[in-house]
Amino acid sequence: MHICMDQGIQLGMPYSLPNLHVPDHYYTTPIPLSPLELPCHPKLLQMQFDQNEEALMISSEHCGLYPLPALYRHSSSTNHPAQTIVFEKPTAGFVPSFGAEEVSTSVTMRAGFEGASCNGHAGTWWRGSMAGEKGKMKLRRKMREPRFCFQTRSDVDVLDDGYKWRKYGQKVVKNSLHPRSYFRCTHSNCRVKKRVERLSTDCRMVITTYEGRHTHSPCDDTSSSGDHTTTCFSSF
DNA sequence: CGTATTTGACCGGCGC
DNA sequence: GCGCCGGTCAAATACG
Repeated sequence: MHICMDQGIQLGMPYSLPNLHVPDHYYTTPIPLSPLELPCHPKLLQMQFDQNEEALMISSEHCGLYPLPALYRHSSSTNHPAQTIVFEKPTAGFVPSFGAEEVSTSVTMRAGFEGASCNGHAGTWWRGSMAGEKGKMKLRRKMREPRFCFQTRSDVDVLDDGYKWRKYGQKVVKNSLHPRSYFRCTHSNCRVKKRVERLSTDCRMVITTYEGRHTHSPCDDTSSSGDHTTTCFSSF
């Protein structure tokens, strides 16, 4: 297991999540993430690997797990690809420390991931939860939650990530044969959203994009937000 | 009957 | 300014 950094490459650094096996052929985030910092439950990753599904990539706009093939595409050396990988620098505002409630990110389309439609169209995710605060909407503009994209080969559109989601919209997007579904976490006070779509070029591939951070643990889905996350995660 | 999903309308950002 | 597009809302509908 190696760590691939956006700015310079460091190898050999351990990456670990409780009870999460990350295949050796995966690169990991520049900054080790705790389970709390993952947008979905580590169980999802475990499930994908266990079921031999092709969990091709876990990317974010800035960091994430990357399979070697994806990295090779950006490599100028076949002998030591990991040393010549070129990534975009993290876009401004995304702070893996996740200390801020909201962070501002710019628009990026990840190289080699164009089909995933992880576009940065300035959405209005706050509109619903910010009802009554329309005067502040302009201030909120350009403010985005950290986003993570999963590309998974699966027959089912919505993978069980341990959280409970409520569908609030579906949209046919341009240059895609398949509609994009929009989900919101059903937990009160949790504004995490996710988009699910299938690749137009390969309908077997499911793209799941998480936006924001859960304020609760997966097993705390029915109650109000609490601080039991660590306990729940450690139970894995 | 309560909850979840569907779907057309609406809104705002962005490019031209 | 206008049209396109993505994202969200909310009424209608489906479901358990």
